[in-house]
Amino acid sequence: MDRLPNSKHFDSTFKDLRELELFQAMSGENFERLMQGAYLQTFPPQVDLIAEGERSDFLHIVLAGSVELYAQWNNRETSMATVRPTSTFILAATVKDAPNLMSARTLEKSRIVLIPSPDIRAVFDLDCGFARAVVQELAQCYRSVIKNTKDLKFRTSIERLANYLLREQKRQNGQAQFTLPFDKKRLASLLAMRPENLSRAFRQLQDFGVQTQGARVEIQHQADLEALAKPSPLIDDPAS
Amino acid sequence: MDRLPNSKHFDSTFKDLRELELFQAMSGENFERLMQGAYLQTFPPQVDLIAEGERSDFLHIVLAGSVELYAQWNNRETSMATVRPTSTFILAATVKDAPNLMSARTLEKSRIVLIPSPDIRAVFDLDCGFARAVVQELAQCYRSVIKNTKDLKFRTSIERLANYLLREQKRQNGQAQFTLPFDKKRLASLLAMRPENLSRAFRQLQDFGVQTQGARVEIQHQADLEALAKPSPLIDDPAS
DNA sequence: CGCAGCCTTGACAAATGTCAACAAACGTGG
DNA sequence: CCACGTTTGTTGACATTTGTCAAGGCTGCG
Repeated sequence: MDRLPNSKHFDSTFKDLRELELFQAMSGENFERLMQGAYLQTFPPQVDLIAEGERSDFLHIVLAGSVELYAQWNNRETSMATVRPTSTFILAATVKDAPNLMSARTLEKSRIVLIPSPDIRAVFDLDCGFARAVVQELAQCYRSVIKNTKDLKFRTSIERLANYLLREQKRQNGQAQFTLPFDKKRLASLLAMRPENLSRAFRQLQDFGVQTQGARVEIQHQADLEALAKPSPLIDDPAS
Repeated sequence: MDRLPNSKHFDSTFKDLRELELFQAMSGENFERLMQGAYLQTFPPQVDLIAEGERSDFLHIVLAGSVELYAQWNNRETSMATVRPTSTFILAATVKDAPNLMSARTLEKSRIVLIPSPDIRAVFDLDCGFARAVVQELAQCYRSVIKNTKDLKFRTSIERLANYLLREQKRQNGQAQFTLPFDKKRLASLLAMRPENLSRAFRQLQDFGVQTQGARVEIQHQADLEALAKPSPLIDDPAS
């Protein structure tokens, strides 16, 4: 269990957590209880946190950094999603006490809170406010995955890339220039492409006013890119 | 509102509903309240129940028959899932009071209960047992969609078909012979294929001991098909 | 009947995957 | 700081998969 933390002191992160939607409606008493069993730890990049198929011993909450959810089958691996502060992962597996459907690893140095799954389930049975908050969180996750499925089934790889760029641009305050948050290799996997195809797709997007060098992206002709991407709120709006 | 029902009498279906996991932990009083505003109606096949982008006025529960969830983008349509008795759809949109991400239509003659979304949200705020049950239901839905995403990203169309056949065989008691529950056109859409490709895929599967005529399927060499499909519990187990 | 929709088949086009080679970027240890 | 090896990214050539279009057969139904 070397991935278990040694520091149990929370200080200010305590408050950050308390302000999470997931914990806001919860009674102070129950929050205390969760925090008592919880661990806070900082992980270096590329650390495996959980593995597909394992039971989930802890609910994970990303406070800083970022975490990749990925899956494997038949000697292949695919990136499923990126988790950023401040949100949880493997919540569904935790509340169902079922095996994880995905693995998780840190992408960058990350601060992560681990709350023992039995504690979550216990408080979940006691605290209605918490139960309701879990519903909101799960509904959000569900809808995200549905949108992702529509992206996959409707769009070609170039369209997926174009829409990804538009979403990422929006997520980073909407400037014409921004930088990709991770490797192109990982991006390719996230978009269900091979790295080779991603390269070629970026090249094709030059005709639509997208310039790249390294991780730096510039959208020079917003309208052209949007005409290609045809983004839809029912697929691309993160909020929904 | 011509899709609104005229019969509000429930008789025995009342009990069926009460036995649903979603309603079991709920207080009798709150269950009554939900039922008072609820409608029960039988729809013919091919009736549109809800449309993508609309607000969800009702939580829907399929008591008999079957319902297709589908989505549209850019003049294309894709089948997302099939809902069978006894379960709900658009639960996530209902609890979030958000637009539906999918449309729904009956595949066969279907008996469906409609419960006004505001009632659901009101009782959800009152009844902890219900809130917890909603969590379980949503967690289940979430995990299903994740599995579907893995199916899409990892597998070729023939592998998807092979695994679909194995799952469908299991769902219908596991005999070597069974019948497809709907058109091949719809099946193609569900599996992210064109009808033409589905035809060809079925033909290729003959080499692996799959015989078809019309909707009738016979798996003659189970082992061969499984060797091709390489099913995984983390993708193909409906329970999980 | 005869029409309409579904299914199948063939020929072809487009998209995507694979393999190989090489260049660029990165990290590590000297 | 450099040299080195490893990884990532790019490019080209090619194979495979998937999509598209057109035609024809089959089936169910008025």
